[in-house]
Amino acid sequence: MLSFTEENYLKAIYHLSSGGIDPVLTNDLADTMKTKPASATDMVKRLAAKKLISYQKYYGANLTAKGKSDALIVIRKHRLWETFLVQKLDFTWDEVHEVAEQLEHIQSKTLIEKLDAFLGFPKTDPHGHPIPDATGKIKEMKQVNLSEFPAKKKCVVRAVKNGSPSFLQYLSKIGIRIGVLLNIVDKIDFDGSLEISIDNKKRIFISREAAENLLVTE
Amino acid sequence: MLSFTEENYLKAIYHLSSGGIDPVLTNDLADTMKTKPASATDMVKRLAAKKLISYQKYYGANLTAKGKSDALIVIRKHRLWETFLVQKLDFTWDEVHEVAEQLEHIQSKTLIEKLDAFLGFPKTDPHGHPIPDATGKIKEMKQVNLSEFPAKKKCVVRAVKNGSPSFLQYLSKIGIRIGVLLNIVDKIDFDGSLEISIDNKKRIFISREAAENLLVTE
DNA sequence: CCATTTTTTTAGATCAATCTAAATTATTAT
DNA sequence: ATAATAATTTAGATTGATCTAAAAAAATGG
Repeated sequence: MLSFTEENYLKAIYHLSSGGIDPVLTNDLADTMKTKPASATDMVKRLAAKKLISYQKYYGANLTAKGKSDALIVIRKHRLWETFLVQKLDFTWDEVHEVAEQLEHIQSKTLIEKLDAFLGFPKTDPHGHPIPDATGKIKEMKQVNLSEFPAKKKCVVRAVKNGSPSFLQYLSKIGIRIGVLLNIVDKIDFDGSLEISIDNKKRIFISREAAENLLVTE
Repeated sequence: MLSFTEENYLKAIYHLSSGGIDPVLTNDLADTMKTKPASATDMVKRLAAKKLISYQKYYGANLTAKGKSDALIVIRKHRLWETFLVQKLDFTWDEVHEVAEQLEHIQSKTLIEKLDAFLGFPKTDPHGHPIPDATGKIKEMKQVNLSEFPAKKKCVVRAVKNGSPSFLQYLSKIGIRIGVLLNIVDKIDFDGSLEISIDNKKRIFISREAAENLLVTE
């Protein structure tokens, strides 16, 4: 059984490796874990000893198949709990992350399968992220950054990339939610900002940075 | 903020002291915490340093007002989660304890208040135990052991004292649930066992030990 | 291409939570 | 009342997760 900390590191490695592809560097890992490089080195050694990652000094860490599915099961729990908090307890999408960070470590297969059923087997969480299945497999969705989407063409917001409370609160304020219809009216060359219409109504300017954190499909 | 372990010790002290009344002995504490007396001694020192208990060497530990309300808030969370598991996720009453032992340590006032509301502000948990309020106050119910209840007089099962899975499964098997009507038909002097009727229908013998773990009112 | 900078690892310390073994205090039974 | 027994505490070690400081390896830029 994995400790809290081991689960958190695994999750961080999963995200930093873009889903288990790229090697993850010690300092980046230390950064996301808000700890020191020395501590990250210790932990990658532990995880390597448990065969959850392969690790070469000075080169980086890669998830093994087991490590990846373990990480995805933690992510499954996180996303199911977020869904619960929003759908059942009336949390807003900017309030759920911290609590889900705790709930994701509860150890009980039964619990999570019953929770999944109670929620009606949701496919995505409140931020539009896909929920992995019980065996640790995930269906990635082919979505594109709004910043790369062509102008004058309808698209639907499917997910947010950055889930920070400040970004989510900003989106709520301007009326952007999952499922909303967008249309790029104009692209501003100067700074990459976009003039968009929301639900064919309101027109607004958003920064390049905001656009890069919105994932859309046709 | 208290650690997991500190919260668990506080809870154990609360229960062992019968709600904060009697002093709790180190060995008893070690027993319920499934640890060694030396570890219990360490912990009571820690809790005393935090003014959650008063503690005298060789004599025992007593909860302070703060310690008692902290303990009751953990118990509140435990009982609300148990209620959630049974009412919403279709757990049976013998399955919930272990998971609630984990869930009770989630740190979020908002979460627990929203959960309380979602459940409709329940007064008791699935085992009939009263749920303390958000400030750490509890309403004790005046209930009596079935073994002390007079014969040939209707009573209602209000709670179970011992919540072990094996006892709870046994009760389910014979049809005893919270709210069920009992009547003592005969008391067997030899071993203190009782012949009872359940819901004015089925007649059955139960042991003295079982009767001592059923709490009833008129 | 080598000197400087950056990144990563190693070594050694600390803290919470645990343990075992030994010492101390309290209880009990003759 | 005191010897034996039981309960409790102290002392010292261990483990996981962290840290700082120093050493080592890799990357970079004249």
